[in-house]
Amino acid sequence: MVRTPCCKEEGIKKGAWTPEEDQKLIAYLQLHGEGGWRTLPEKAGLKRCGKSCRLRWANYLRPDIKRGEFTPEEEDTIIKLHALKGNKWAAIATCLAGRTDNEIKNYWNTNLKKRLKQKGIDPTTHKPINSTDQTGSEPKHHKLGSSGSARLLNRVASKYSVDSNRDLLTGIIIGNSTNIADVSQNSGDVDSPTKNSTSTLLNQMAAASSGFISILMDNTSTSSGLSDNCSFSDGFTEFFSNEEISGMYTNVDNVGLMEELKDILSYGGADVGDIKDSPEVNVTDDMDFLDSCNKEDDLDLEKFVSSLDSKIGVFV
DNA sequence: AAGGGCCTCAACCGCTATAGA
DNA sequence: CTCTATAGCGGTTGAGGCCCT
Repeated sequence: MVRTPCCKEEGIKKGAWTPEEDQKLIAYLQLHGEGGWRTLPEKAGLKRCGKSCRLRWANYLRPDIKRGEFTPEEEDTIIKLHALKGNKWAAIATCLAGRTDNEIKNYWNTNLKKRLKQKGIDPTTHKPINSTDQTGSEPKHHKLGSSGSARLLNRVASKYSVDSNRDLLTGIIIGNSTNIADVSQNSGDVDSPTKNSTSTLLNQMAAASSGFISILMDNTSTSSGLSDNCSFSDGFTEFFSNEEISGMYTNVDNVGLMEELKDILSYGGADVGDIKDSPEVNVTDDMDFLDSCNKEDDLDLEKFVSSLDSKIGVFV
């Protein structure tokens, strides 16, 4: 390997860390806390560059790191999140307590990627390897089944601080730890002054998504006006009978569902078969309406959502 | 037992984002 | 606005362990 070293100083050690070096680093960080990585090696008596120290700590020595085998639940979460986020290892790691981005990346490359291939699924696209590109172009008319309505949800999301709302959607979809109120409150970098009303709209739109991204608004007293426990799974039973839910699990595997949701999030591809029969509504005009909206049009959007709700017969 | 190939994963590299002067 | 330092990210590498012949 011929690459210029990240640390130009002479006498900088590279390669595997010794237990003695680990101890020095741990002792220093326990005393002084994290930060100041540039000057840390000298102060801690280590012949390493600051970057190397930071990585050693972040990926291996940090006390909250969970070691050992990945559980089936963790594997499932990684696959779902990868379908949504791609190779955003740091983002995926935030949803797996105690796991580092490096560890997840390695596990993906050495285990999960192969396993998906063996199942005949392309690990990059999460689509069946032999599946053909049906049309290569976006259909002219969207059908408002579960996917169509969810696409509308994404349109709204895309108009308002895309990244934070993708996190929001991910929270809805994963439905384990992230809740909407938290995402809404924590997305401090959102520059839109309409953050809360946007979230409300997203909840309405989500509820309109034939229940597949359904939200329980069971606690409107939270500061954001949203539920503390909004999740994909929680809202399920509000919209479907046990028989219907059973049917869905029979017909739709997790990977397929995530693929559908990935499509939604990227607006891409042809419609995957609708998960639940619902009145087919041509929403081309609705899409155009959304496209014509600007960020200040919350009021009109709310009217739009109401009309959408009445079209498909779902009320929030 | 030897050695060659394969696999895993800690560590590194280059790049980008961000903060502060 | 520009420059510099620092932090963080994703891609890649290679040492070392394991397995097979």
